[in-house]
Amino acid sequence: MEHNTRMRYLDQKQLILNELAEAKKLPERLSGTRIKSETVNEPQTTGSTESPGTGYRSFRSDCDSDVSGNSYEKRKLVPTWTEQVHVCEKTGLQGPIADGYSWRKYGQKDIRGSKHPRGYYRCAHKTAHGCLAMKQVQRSDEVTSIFNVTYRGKHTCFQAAHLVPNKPDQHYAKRLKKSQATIINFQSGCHVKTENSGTTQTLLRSPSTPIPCIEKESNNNIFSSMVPDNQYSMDSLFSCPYLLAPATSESSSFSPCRVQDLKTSDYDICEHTSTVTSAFDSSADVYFDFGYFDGLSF
DNA sequence: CAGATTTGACCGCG
DNA sequence: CGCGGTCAAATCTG
Repeated sequence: MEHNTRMRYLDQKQLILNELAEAKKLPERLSGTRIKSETVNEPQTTGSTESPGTGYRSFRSDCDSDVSGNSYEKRKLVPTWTEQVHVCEKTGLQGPIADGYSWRKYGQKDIRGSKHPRGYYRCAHKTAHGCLAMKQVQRSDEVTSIFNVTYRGKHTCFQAAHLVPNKPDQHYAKRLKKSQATIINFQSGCHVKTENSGTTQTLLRSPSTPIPCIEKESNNNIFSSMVPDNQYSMDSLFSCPYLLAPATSESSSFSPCRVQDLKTSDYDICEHTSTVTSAFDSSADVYFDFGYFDGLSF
């Protein structure tokens, strides 16, 4: 794609995403996998959403020089909101739900009364940029295909300033390509349920374009390491041309290939991601039905 | 070997 | 004292 074309492309995309973000009051960038912005807890704080020093600091830390007073109270003041991410049970798609940011897992905890453990993530650039954004990911007990993602704090790292086109972290992209990433070729089964129309449409993608998807066995740990937490997971499912068509009952067919086989550049993948995402109504629910692949559920 | 994840231990709140 | 949240050493991965 030529530079000028790309720039127009990005500007247009930025515009659309801004509108969608405003419409949904999403505090952060939109992701095609986000199906619902459930709650937004914006405490009555000092006005600014967050600044270094107001975010959570370790209880145990003895060097909270910039956090005077009760750190726990401070933590409660950090903006918190929850999103629900729907992932088809059959997909077995593992790891932190894609939202365009790079996260680093720092803990996992079994929660009393919950069937599934809760994964704790913080911004991967916490050390380098002091970004205090964190999130918690927990699978819903009632609907196992739904993940409750609780965000705490906003990104103050460079990612926040480059949400779109949101070029993926090169390091993670490199890692992913070396990982056991697998591309599944789903010609059908990607459903977009729009709340407004109440109808279900099936996304048909170009048969020639493979879809990157993550495959990682991790002892049933749904919150395991699967990095990057960006377009390469769920968002990447949008990273190819689609055609909107009425839902059909076609059976899914899969033809796995390695991620290295991808001809589309990382950058283009991201662009497709946001573009396709923004093509839908802001209130659209997105579902994926991948079926099974080679004995492993996706 | 560097960086990421795992997991048991620890901490503070309620 | 139980629980949620975090730390950090051990382990894993590329």
